[in-house]
Amino acid sequence: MDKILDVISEEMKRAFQAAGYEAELGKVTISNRPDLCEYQCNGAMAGAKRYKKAPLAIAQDVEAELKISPVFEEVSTVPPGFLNLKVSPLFLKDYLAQMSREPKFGLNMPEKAKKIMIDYGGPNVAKPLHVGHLRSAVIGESVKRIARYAGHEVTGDIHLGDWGLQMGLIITELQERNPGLVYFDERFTGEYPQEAPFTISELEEIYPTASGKSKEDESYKEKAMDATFKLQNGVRGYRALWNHIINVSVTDLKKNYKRLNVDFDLWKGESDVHDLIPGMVEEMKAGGYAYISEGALVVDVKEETDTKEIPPCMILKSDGASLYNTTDLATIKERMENIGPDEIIYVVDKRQELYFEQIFRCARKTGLVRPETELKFLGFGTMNGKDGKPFKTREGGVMRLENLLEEINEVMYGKIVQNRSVPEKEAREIARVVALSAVKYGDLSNQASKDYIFDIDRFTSSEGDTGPYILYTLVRIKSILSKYKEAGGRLEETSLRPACSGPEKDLMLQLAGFLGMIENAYGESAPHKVCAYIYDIANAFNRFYHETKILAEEDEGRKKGWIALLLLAKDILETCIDLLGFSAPEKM
RNA sequence: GUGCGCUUAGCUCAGCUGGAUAGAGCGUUUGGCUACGGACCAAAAGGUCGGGGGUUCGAAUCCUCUAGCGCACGCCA
Repeated sequence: MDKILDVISEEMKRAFQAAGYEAELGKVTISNRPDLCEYQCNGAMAGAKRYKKAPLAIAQDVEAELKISPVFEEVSTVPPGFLNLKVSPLFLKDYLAQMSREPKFGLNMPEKAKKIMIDYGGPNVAKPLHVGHLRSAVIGESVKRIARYAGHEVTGDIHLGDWGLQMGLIITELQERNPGLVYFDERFTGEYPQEAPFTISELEEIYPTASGKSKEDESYKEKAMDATFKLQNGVRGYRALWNHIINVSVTDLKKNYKRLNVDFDLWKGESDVHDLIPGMVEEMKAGGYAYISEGALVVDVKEETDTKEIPPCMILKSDGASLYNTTDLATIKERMENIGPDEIIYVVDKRQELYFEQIFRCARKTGLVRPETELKFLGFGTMNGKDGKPFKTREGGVMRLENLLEEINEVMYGKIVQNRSVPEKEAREIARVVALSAVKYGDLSNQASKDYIFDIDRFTSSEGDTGPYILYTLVRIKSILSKYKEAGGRLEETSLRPACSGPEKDLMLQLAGFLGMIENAYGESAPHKVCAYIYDIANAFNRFYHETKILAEEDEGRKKGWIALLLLAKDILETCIDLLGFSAPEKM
C-alpha cells in the first residue's frame, strides 16, 4: 500500500487538477505547524508565478474542489497561500486498519530484490574488540536489518583482519616464548595438536607485546615480517598455528558479537582472497591499468572532474607485498564472482573515505565490478567521551568492548533493583537487555556520519530520547495488553475506531507515518530516522496514556478500539527496535 | 598547502531535501501520584541557526566570501 503522504497527496493532486492547475503542485508534507494543521500543501505558492495568479486565489480554487472529500475533515486556506489540512478520523482509522491487516504494515516490496552486501565489523583477529569496533557493528547491523526489511537480499560479511603483519607478530612472539613448539620444527611431518598452545587471554596479551617489541627492535620486526611471509607462502607449521589463532579468536569474537545481538552471514577474512591476488594483479597489468610508479605497482584513479589531486591506488608495495588495498580489491573480485551483488556497502570509519574512493574507482576502472554495481561508503564518526575526545578508559587506555558493556550492565542493574523488587537472576537478565538498548540507541540516534559523545548517564536514563525510555513505553503497552487478556479480553476481537481525542488522533497520525519512515531510513541508510520515529511514537503514546483510562473504560466498543490501537503501536515499536538491533523485556 | 566535513538554546542533538512563530531531551523553575507501571506526564524560561554578502514571494536549508574546529592527503589498516 502507499504511504499516507502519497495517499493524501493523490487527493490533493486531483483537486489541483480539477481546479485547472498542474497536478504535481499537490504535494503534501507533514505540517510544521502542528498547532494549525496535520498536513500542509504549499503548491499554491509554488504555482503562483507559473499561473500569474495570487497564491491565495489558487489555494482557494483548490480548497473549493475539496469541499467534499473522504480524506479531509478540514481544509483551510491561509495567507500567503498555505493549504492547511486535517484528515478525517474515519479515513485515518481505515488507513491504519489496512496497515495492521497487511504483512509489514503494507510495505511495498521491490519488484526485484537487490542483492546487497554489507561489509561491517572488521575486527582484527589479533586484538580483542574495543570500543572502536562498536559503531561499525551497531550501525552495520541496523543498516542490514533495514535493507532486509525493505525487501532486499542482504548478506552481511564481517571481513576479518586476519592476514597481515599482525599474524606474523603473534607467531614470532610465540616462538620467542616457546621455541620448542612442534610448529617451529621444520622436519616435523606428523599431525599438529588439536589444542591451541595458548588461550584467548594469552592471545590478547601477546599481540600488544609483540607489536611493542617490533617498534623498538628492528631485528624482531624482521622476524615478524619473515614469519608473515612464511605464513602467506603456506609453511605448514605456521599455517597450523594461524588456524589456532583464528579459531581461538573467532570463538571469542562470536561470543562478543552475540552479546551485541550482531550477527554475520559470512565470516570471511582477508586470508580468503589470498589466492586470488596473483591472478587479479596479472589482469590489471595485462589490461594496461597497473604500472610501476616509485617502485610500487599502482593504478591511476584520477578523473577530469576532480578538484584535487587523487593519488593513484596502490596495488602492491615496492617489495612486492600485498597491502590493505590488495585484499580489499581482491575481496570485491571474490564477492562479484561468488555472490554478484548489485550493491556493496562499507560501514567504516569516515576517515577512510578517500581511501575507499580510490578503491571504488580502481575497481570500476579495472572492471572488477559491473558498471551498474553500486559501491557505497557509509562512513561513521568517532565515539567520544564526555570531554569531546576519543573515548578512553579512566586510565587513558583503549577500553575493551566487553568492559564497557559490563559497566553499563551494572548501571542498569542498579536502576532495576532500585525501582522494583525482582529476583537477582531476572534483574541481571533485564539489565542486559535494557543496557543493550541504551548503547545501541545512544549510538544510532545520532547521524552515523557525525562524531558523538558517549554519555553513559544520559544513555541509561529512562527520561528523554533514550533506549530505556522506548523500552519502558513498550513494556507499559505490553502490560496493559496482558491485563486486558487476563480479564478475559480477546485481542483478535478488537478493531480500530476513529479517534475521538487529540492525543489519540496524534498517536494514530504518528503510526500512519511508518511506511514513509521506512522508505527514508532505507533510502538514506539512516537508522537515526527509525530512532526519531519511535521516539515520537513513544511520546505520542505516553501523552495518550495519561489522559485515557483504557481498561476502566465502560464503553466496550471504545475500549476495544483502544486495545487495537495499542496492539498496532506495540507491533510497530517492536518491529522498529528489531530494525535497530535490540529487543524489549517483558517487565522492567 | 590542497581537499572534505562540522559549527543550531547552558549541555547533548533533530530539523522531513526552500515555507508560517527554528524543534526535542537533559539541566533550571513550577505543577501533577486512590500506580490500566510515576523509570511517567504537563507548564515556563532559554536561540542575531559561527559571521558577511547573494539567489527569491520566502533561506538553518541553495550559491559565494570569511572565521574557528576536526579529518584526510602512495608503500599503515
